[in-house]
This record gives sequence, C-alpha cells and structure tokens, in this order.
Amino acid sequence: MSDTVSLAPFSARLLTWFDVHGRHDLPWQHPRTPYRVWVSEVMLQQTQVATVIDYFNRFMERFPRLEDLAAASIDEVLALWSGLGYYARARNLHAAARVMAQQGIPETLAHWLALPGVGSSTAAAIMAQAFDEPATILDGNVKRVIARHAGIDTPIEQSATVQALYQVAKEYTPDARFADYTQAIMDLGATCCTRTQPECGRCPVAEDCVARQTDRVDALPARRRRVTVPTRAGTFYLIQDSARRVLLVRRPPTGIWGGLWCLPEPESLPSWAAEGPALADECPTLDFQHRFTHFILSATVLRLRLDAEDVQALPPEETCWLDLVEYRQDMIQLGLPKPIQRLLMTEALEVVCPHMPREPDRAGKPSEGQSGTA
DNA sequence: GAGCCGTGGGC
DNA sequence: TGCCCAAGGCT
Repeated sequence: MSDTVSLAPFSARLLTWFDVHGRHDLPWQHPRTPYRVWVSEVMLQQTQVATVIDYFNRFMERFPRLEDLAAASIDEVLALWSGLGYYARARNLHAAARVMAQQGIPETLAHWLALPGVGSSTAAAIMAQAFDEPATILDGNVKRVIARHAGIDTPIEQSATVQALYQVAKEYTPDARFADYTQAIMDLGATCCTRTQPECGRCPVAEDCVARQTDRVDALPARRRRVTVPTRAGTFYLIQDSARRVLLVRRPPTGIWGGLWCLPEPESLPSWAAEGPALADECPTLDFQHRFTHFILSATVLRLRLDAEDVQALPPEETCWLDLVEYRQDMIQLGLPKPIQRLLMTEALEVVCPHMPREPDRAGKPSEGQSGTA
C-alpha cells in the first residue's frame, strides 16, 4: 500500500540515512578546506576512494598548503602521484596550483571551471563539498542510483541518457545541506546501491525505486557492449652502467605515461644505440603484459650493452641512471609507471643484482613508495 | 562525438 | 581467468 502512504522526499530519506550510515571520516573532510577538497576530487576522478586515501594523506603531508604544491617541482608531484594513473591529472593539478597561488582560490563554479583539470563534474563537487553551494553532481555512483530509482534504462554512454539522469538528479537535490546531500548520494551508491549485489533491504529510498518495483536492479544502469580491445606490441631496453644502475628516459609530456621515467624504447634512443648488441641470450626473457582501458600492451624487454661513448651522447636532461637497490629501499623519489616499477622490482632486479634478498619488496605496494629523499 | 589516458579490485 | 568498472577531462 505504498500508494496510500505519503513518502518523505527522496533527499530527506537519504539525508536521514546519511547521518547514521554515511562516510564521515574521509581524510579530505577533516578539515574540509577548498584546497583539500580540490586535491581529493582530482584524485578521485575515475579512481575509487579506497585507492585514493593513502595517496591523499601522503600528498597532504608533503604539500599541506596550496603554496607548498605551487612551489614544488613537477617531478616531485609526479613521484607522489606515481601509481595513481591518469598522470595528466598531476600535471594539471600542479599548473592549477600555480595559477591559484597568484590569483587566489576560486569561489565560483565558473572560476573553478577555468582551471586546468577541473571539468563540470569536479567543479560541481567542489562547490557542494567545499562551499556548501547548490550543485548537481553526476558521477558513476549518482548515475547508478538515479538510473535505478527513476528507472532510466537507455545506455548511459548516450548523451541523451546523461541529460535525463542530470534532470532527475537536479530534481532530487534538496534546497539545503548541499555538501551532505552530495556526499550522501555518492555514499549510497558506493556502499549500498552497488554495481553488483546491492543491498536493497537497507536502502532508504527502496520503497519507490522503479528498478526494484520492476525487478530490474541488476539490469540497470544499462550499458552498451564494449568492443574487444586491441593488443599492441612494445619493446623496452634494460641497459646497465658499470655500477649496475639501469638507464631510464623521461617520456614526452603528453601521451601514455606522460612525463614519467621509463625504460627506453627504440624510438627514445639514438638509432646507433638501438642497433647495438642485444644480450637477450644471456638472461631469461622479461616480457610482460599490461592492460590499459583501450589496448593491451604486450612488451618485450631486451638487455642492451652501451659503450662509454654511447652513454656520453645521451641527452642528460632526459635520461637518468637508477640504482634498483636504493629505489627498492625508498631512497629515491621518481615517478615510474606501475608496470615498469613492478618489472624493475622483480625480474629485472634478479637480472641486474642476482641473488638479492627479495624482502622487503616495494613492487605492488604503492602505499609504501615515494616517500624518501631524492 | 569519440578516442585517449592508468591502475587496482570484484566476480 | 577475463571482463567490467571506478568521485572525468582533454583534444
């Protein structure tokens, strides 16, 4: 008999639930300053809360104020970002910090939108979270909650679907407690109205949820089938100097792994170097695969020997030699892609420094990395 | 509009 | 195991 009972508004039920079951102890909520909210929102783009927390805490320990971030080098920012992915975010964050250090922290949606790396979603989240201003957010959590509750069943990749979701999300928004409400609807999506195995039994808005009424909770939000991603081949070189350090090159600022340090590829070395004698026969193969969103990298790693004159000819600004043992002990601060980091701390370390003890191992544990001195 | 840009975790 | 996705923005 739900049609005879007058239900409280969506937002009122959600806020009541939030006060008890919401997440009130996230690090960027204490203190909830615009600077900290901004950094957290950028880190949270396409990234789950559980992954971000350690990165955020390390970041704030090193850059407690906007001025600290603005004064830092891009290499140091990238080192603290290493492992989080989408490294353009770090470059944009750094650039935006320098703008704000001059012009002050924005207080309007339009001024936030003007900063690099801040789009409509992040700007709206900042206005609600940091300034308690009215804003409509439509992240993955909100899309899922709204699609189910309103029964919107067209593919969410389509812009018309997003517009429909936005309209409903706006209608559902209350006229007060904007920071709490935006946090509440994201918390509901993250902890209750989850993608798989949602807990409708403890959902505060289940009673008038269209998906539940029509038994389509598992089917919503609807998605288009994804095409299979292609595989691309890649070659990396493992090159040592006399001190058993490994040659790294800085990648171009744009493109995949932009600005990070990486093993050299054929195109990143002069042709005479890439044509040098490979030592593949002398060590086991170090091939690895890595899956990106839109392609699979199938990589071959070749050992290469360079003469002293060859080494001298390398561009000093774009190359460096990494001591794997010092790196493993967190003595070196350097932004490396995760798969390269993993390779260097496992098979490559075994090749370069045979019979080294394997513990403690930095590979695969980003929460323990990048906190040392350069 | 569509492709590009990382990584880790769930099932 | 392979596939899907997660607090998006930029070109």
